[in-house]
Amino acid sequence: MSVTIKDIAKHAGVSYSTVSKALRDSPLVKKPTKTKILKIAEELGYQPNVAARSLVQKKSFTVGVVWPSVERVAPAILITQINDLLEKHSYTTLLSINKTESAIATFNRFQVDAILVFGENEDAIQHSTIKSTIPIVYYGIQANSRFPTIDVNRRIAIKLAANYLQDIGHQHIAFIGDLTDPLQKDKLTGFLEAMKLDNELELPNFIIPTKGLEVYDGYLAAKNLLSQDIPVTAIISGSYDLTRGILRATSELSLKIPDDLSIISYDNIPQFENLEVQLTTVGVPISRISQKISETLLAIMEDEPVDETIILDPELNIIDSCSPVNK
Amino acid sequence: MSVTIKDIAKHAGVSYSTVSKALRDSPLVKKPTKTKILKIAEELGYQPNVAARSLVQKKSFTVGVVWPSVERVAPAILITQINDLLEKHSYTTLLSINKTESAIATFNRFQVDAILVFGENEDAIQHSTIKSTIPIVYYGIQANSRFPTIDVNRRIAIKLAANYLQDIGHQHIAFIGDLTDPLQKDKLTGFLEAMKLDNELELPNFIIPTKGLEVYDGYLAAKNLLSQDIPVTAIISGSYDLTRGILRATSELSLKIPDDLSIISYDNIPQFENLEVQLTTVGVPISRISQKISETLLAIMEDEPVDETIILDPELNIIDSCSPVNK
DNA sequence: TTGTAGGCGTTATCAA
DNA sequence: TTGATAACGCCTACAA
Repeated sequence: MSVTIKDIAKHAGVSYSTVSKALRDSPLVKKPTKTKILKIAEELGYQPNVAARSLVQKKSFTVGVVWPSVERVAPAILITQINDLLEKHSYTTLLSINKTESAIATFNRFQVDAILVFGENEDAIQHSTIKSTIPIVYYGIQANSRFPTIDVNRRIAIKLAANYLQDIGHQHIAFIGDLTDPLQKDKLTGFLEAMKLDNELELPNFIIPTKGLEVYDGYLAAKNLLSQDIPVTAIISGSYDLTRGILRATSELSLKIPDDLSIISYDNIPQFENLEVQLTTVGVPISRISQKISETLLAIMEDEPVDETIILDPELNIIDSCSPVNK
Repeated sequence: MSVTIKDIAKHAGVSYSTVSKALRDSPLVKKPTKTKILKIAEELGYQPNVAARSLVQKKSFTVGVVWPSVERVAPAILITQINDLLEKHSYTTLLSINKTESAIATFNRFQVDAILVFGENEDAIQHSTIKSTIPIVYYGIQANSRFPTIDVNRRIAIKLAANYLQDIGHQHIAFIGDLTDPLQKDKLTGFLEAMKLDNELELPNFIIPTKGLEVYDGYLAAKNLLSQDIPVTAIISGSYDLTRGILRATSELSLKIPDDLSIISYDNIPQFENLEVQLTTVGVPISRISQKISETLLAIMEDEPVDETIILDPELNIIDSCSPVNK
């Protein structure tokens, strides 16, 4: 049985409503009374009961996060940052690893103040039929017109990268990515646009599909590409892990970056700084994504107006991993 | 504003206590009334308010999981299985990615029915000073005598592996693991016991410390070991990821498993079946761990007695990845 | 078989 | 500056 404000009241010899005020640091309580109450609360190990509080306040100061794919690494950094940002506004985050639909139901029963859904883990639900009294914010999927969505413009990102390479003179640019992944597919589209191509078949030698998104997949693709006799001068990589594989391949083949080969990698994470080679990257910095998500969540919880769709524009983060080419 | 039982009561033309009973499927309500109420509840999209319910029932049917390291892959499978098992008993799990101490505080405020702490992510807290009215179950750490702990006997696991290799004639057995990790250290102890050694310095060539627990660390260690002129006939690996790296190294060096080299890997996960090579493994099957954890959680929530410390014994899962050696 | 009333721990409103 | 009291949504005796 846990400690309640009534217990504290008894110990302090005051009424429990005074205790309540004291704990909320109300100016309506005298200093000495307050100090005394706080001390007793501390001694007794008092923890306010969220259930009771949210019942009367109709607020739980909690954000529910739908997280059906615990295995994924990339969003992990995001969620950590979001958690920290929300904490500063005294909100707590709670994750559910259940399927999107039942996770949302759970959070509705818990009366959290907002729900964040990571679209990257599509368990193929009709987002339009989702029932939720509680506002939802989506990341990485344009699913539901009722609720705001935050996403990254991956197409533009890769287009930016390819255009930049073209600007400094590159003509033989390869793209490495997993074309079975819809998000990666977006990136390919950007690549094709920049290269003025209609589809990937027009340039088979320079568009290298991988079997997955792991480091080793990138390694295989790069090894395959670079050991053939194709005059490639630059590579655009679809993700951080693929890039790590590509770098392993170039190092095995003793290729110097950027002298022998230019590389630009898609991604949003700061880990690139730990890589052997400093690379030019393109994408929305993860801190901006988490910032935007937190802002949106906070706004929606305070009943402030929020944009329906927020597409974050990527940036090119140029480091000397690309060298100009003279034809 | 969400739907309450009173709303349902109005629509159904009955009192709200009848609705409450109907929803809980009480035998005190007539079939037709029940059906009608259930139908209306469904239509209105009624979701019971956990806050209100747990206030009166003093139960939330929720287990809080302390999960400070979202990045880790191995425990992810565990938590998924535990979640599924608990769900069968109509419990929900909620994860917190905050630091252990504040996560426990949060769950206390939320009045969850039990807390599960994964010891693998040590953020160096004094577990003995943890204040929690709610029962805690620890996994992977023997931290606190007040609460039950479930753990795997890693030392015995590796000892089992080494002894088995010795039994089939191996004498030159190497151990690859990250010796800075306390859990890995346990494994080394088992190795040393089996090899009848006092410390790792007695056999430096056969004890290969890695810099971390990633695939690449295993790769480097194995490459380093195997390209020297050391007559090693068998390797024991400290984890799944390290093993993947080791396999990459052996494949690069065109070593055949088990003809040229025997390998036994520590771990508890079923992923091994997806590997290029079927390996002999040693550890507690992950399903047994999640089973035991769920059982313990359920027992402790029903106020049934539970053992204080539960050390699970590992098993050797012999596949033909080891071949006998004749001296 | 249904309805009424009291209470769970908290906050908020009013009265003292 | 404090204390009493009514909610919040739900469950459960007990009364009708």
